[in-house]
Amino acid sequence: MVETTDATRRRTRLTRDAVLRRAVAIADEHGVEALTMRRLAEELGVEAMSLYHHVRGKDGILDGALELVLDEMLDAVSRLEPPDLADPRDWQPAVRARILAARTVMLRHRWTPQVMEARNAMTLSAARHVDGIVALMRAGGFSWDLVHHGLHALGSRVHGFTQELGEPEGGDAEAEAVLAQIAPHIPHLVAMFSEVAHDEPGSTLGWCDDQTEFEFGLDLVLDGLERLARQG
Amino acid sequence: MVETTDATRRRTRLTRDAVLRRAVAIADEHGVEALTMRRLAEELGVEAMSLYHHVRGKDGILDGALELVLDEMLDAVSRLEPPDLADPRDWQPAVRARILAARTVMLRHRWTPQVMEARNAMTLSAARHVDGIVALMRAGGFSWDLVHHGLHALGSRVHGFTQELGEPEGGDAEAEAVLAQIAPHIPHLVAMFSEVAHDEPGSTLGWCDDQTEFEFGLDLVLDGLERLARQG
DNA sequence: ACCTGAACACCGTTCAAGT
DNA sequence: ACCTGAACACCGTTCAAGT
Repeated sequence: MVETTDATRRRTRLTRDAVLRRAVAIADEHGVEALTMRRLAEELGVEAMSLYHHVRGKDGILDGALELVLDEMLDAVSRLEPPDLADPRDWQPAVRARILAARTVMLRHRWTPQVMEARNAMTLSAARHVDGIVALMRAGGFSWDLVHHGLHALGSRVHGFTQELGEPEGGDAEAEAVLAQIAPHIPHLVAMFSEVAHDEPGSTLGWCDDQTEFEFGLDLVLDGLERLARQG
Repeated sequence: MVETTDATRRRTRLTRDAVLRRAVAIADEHGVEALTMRRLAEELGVEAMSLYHHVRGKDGILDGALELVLDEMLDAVSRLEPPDLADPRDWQPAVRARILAARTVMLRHRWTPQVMEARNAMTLSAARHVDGIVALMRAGGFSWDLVHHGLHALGSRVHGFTQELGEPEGGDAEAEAVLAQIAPHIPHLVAMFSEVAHDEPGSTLGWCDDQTEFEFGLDLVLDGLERLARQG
């Protein structure tokens, strides 16, 4: 207990794992842009240059932090109870459950999409997560070709997120003014926004990627794949 | 002609548009990470601080460069010949054509996904592009609710790109070694890769988002939406 | 082997000064 | 009004030096 405070941290020897865990914590709380070598070192009660003995620079830290999240993701998915797969169609709810489980982890580390896009990290955990989905698709009667296309169609959705459109954020006065100015040029969008109350409480991610919409898009893809698997 | 060379550029007064065009050119050729205030200024034959008179800092340059690309995108989409829309189903090929047109522009500026994710820029051109798609969906008999869900399901695809999974890149010796090491743990993925020759010549984007796969995913979503529009 | 201080080469940006 | 030089506060990283 006393061991974990900043002041006493210096006593315990620095380890790669401790460095990466701190990195994840900083990114979780303050965003990746706040994750600098100097700050990370300071929070660990050490000089910035000491980090280089445990990690290969800033890139190593980003990769390592991402790896930790992906490990957590695989772990969460692995805890799901194994599906029956009696019927060929059972692949679909099973894949759905895995992806939604992955998403819950992602939501605890919202910086991961940014980092995953920047560095296309291929970690063991990520590969095993995808491998499990491939296995389920095969059990569902997918051809290898359909499995391949299916993974591409899912894209980053397998990791629980989607690249969303930038929509005007509510509350910001300046953004409101900009919207009012361009409104005459986008009548259909304005009509849509006035019809659907978009500021639902279920919104979970900053860029308007809320749970409902994520599941809608996910199911659209899964349903389409199921249809193709049966017909081909 | 002589006017446009670097040496003589100093004579013509610097304009916001000239700054932004140079910024796009640098990002196109060398990536956004190469787009620094000092380099941009140097290429324009000016000091870095002069840029601040035409643009509000680095953020203003990124926003402005993105705006230029989105203008180009709207322009390309606008040049498509207007669809018939005699049959309710005609919305689908029309939307498809617009999205693929947007994609051709995106492919000329491959840094846009990165930048669009980082700063959720809502420009007039982007909004008008989406507005046109909304109009087509409505002509196709979509409820406002389905339009809304549909936009979310498409996500960044409306702008011609998708967040893809990081797949092992061929050629890299180190990456090959890593793959060989984890292969025993991902038997289904390995089987898939051995079945589908993935290194097709049609690959257009770095992160394995090639034209064929983009269109597969796009059509899966569009077909699913069409089905929902008819039944509801 | 592990940690450190000083330094280097870069950033974006501020500010007072030029014309 | 537009442009500039010097400076500031930050980066990630190298390197020689400590223990």
